[in-house]
Amino acid sequence: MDVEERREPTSKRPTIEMVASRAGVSRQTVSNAVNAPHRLRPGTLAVVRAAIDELGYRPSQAARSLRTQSTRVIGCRLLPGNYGGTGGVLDRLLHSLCDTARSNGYDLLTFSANDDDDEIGVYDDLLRRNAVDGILLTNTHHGDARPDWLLERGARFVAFGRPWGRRGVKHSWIDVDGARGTAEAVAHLARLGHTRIAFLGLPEGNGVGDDRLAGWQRQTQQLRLATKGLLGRAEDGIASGRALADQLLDSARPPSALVCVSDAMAIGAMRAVEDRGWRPGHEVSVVGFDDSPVASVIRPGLSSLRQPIEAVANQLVETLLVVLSGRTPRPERTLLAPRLVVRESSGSREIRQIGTAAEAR
Amino acid sequence: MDVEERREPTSKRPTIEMVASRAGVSRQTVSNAVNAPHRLRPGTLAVVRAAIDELGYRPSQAARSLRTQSTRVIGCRLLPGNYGGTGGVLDRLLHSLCDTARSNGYDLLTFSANDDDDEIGVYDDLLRRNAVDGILLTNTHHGDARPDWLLERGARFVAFGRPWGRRGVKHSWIDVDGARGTAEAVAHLARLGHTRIAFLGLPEGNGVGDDRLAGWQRQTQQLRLATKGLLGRAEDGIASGRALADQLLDSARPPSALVCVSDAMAIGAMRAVEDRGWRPGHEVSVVGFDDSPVASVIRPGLSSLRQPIEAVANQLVETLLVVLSGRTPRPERTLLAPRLVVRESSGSREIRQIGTAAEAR
DNA sequence: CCCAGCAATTGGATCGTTCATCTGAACGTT
DNA sequence: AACGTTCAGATGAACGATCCAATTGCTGGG
Repeated sequence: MDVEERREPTSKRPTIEMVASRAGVSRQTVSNAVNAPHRLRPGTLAVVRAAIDELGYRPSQAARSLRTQSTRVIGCRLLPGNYGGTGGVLDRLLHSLCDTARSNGYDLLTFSANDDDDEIGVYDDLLRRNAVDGILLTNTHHGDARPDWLLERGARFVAFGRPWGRRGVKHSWIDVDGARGTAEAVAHLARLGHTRIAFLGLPEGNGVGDDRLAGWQRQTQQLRLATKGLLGRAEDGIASGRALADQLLDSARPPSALVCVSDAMAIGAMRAVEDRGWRPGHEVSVVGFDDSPVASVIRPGLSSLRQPIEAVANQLVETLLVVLSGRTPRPERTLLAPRLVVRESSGSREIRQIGTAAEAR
Repeated sequence: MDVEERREPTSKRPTIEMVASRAGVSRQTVSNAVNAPHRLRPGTLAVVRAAIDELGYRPSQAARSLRTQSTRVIGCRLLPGNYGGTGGVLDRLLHSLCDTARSNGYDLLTFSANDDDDEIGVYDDLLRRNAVDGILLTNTHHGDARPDWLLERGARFVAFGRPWGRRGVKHSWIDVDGARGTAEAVAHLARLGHTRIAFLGLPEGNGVGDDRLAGWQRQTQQLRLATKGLLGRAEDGIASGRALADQLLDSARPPSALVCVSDAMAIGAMRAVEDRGWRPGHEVSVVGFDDSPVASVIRPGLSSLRQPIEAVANQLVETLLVVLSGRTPRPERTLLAPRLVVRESSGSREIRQIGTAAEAR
């Protein structure tokens, strides 16, 4: 049986015709064996399948695409990594996307772009060339031009991220419930005994930032905790986090815990705490968002809200497949919950009133 | 002129035939206008191009692939991110690959795999379906089955990483000169006054590890520095780095500087230093490898060897294009130099003989 | 024995492009 | 004027699959 594995050196890729003649049937029967096995009698199916295996036949993607007008390829922009700060989320996403796509018979085509206009340019190219069936949109934001452009063009897509500030949205999206995450962080800190829990957020108008802020507001209100003078806003980054935390900790009635809109902010906040000779998780607790790789590497470890990226990826692909199938009754909206990963920066320990302690010096 | 941008709702993607009839020429002339403009008279070329622009025509990828038997797609495995530790290198690579590929008219198809066998399975699929023209291989290692498999199959590929432990290699590769990097690190530390410079490496047999080790050996020898008892080996990771550093620092004649095979190791080493109440960059200097995002975020900042990933990506794609063009005289080998990024973990400062200091206690 | 009815199978047309080949005109040479 | 050469452009034939309508084979009823 050592002939089976040996392929004739002269022969190129096997075509459907070669399989057909080997199995003693017609092209179409082979095609059916691959695409609609139920149409064949069990006997013929077995024969055809044997021929397929012997020749190692796989339908040519190009021929198939040309005929069916579908490529079985999904396009996805590679976000410009904010690796200076946190990073890591998009890698997990990409991995999971590949897995889910592949197990559904799709390939993932990635590309990078410098900004949204650039990205639209790539979409234009991909769609015109019929190089992808659908698109996964990431990093939606206020005033995002991309969804409208795609809709107008009649492109099939699903977004990771809500259509911030829009009504009557016509496309499906999946997102992580940031508010729920920060609310959980507040609850966690409150259970540890904190009563003055601050929030380090982004400038107003940032969808993600406002969402995460809302969770803090909601939960502090529900627990009847103070919020006045406990909100700071700035652009994302370690430096901003440090500056905001400095400001809050220097105030008359400083917080004893800081919930941060991102890990970068949180790392900055931890530095501000350390600058005062305090230890995050003792005198002041800090919680970040995204559970980036850095969070588990720095010392003390940073408690952070981990997005269920694998689930997001599954949902994205599966929803896109529904959209691609054409029969979408109406846009689907999915919100998934993040999970708090507790580390030393907010570990349980005796609480110390830093405000009074500072005064006591 | 508002007609120009309006596309008839009934019309599908424009085909070459539509462009041809609009321009009053034949299919082939349009094809030539796109693929071999020099064959057309300037006048006709202008007319055809006008028609192309008006209709927004782009050749169908599928039809083109079917006819030319080439997809203009490059496949690349998404490495299982070791994000727990360092990560980040592959993201930069991926971004650059996308950019370079796209500017050369190619698309990048990514996929993930659990292990090499799995990866070969995907290659098999992609090649059988004719879904990619070529492949970029990453993370080569000793006893790697993938290159041979690809060669036997006649697939076109280029590797990022040397074919460790092989002779008479038949494929092109690009790699970063790890030895040169660690040699530079040793030279850097020696300039700062260090005389006992240790190396934290990987178990023997790991290509990357042995390469980086070789640079340390070479440079210490050239500078006539001690090496005896200054080499530690273990699996990669923060814990190993810490353990190895502990061992070295506890020895009778401890090193005052640690060159590490990876940032994860280096971070572990920094912890060992801190555990002793010392500060990395003062009592003991530490240098890592890869300049992962973490290196710039932790405090003190970790000096690290940064791989020229963008250049690697360019080289990879360009070399693959040469391979794809078919006229490859012989395999190309390219070694690029890493660059030392100096941060506080090895900043210039007064040297203190930690050996004698310890004895003096 | 014949034929309707149904399922299994077949062959031609087609997707949109490029390749190979051909036509005809322009041009220069003898 | 006859000839060969070059060049712009046109035509038919692929590439390898699937769609569609037609055909074959089989079963069972009259």
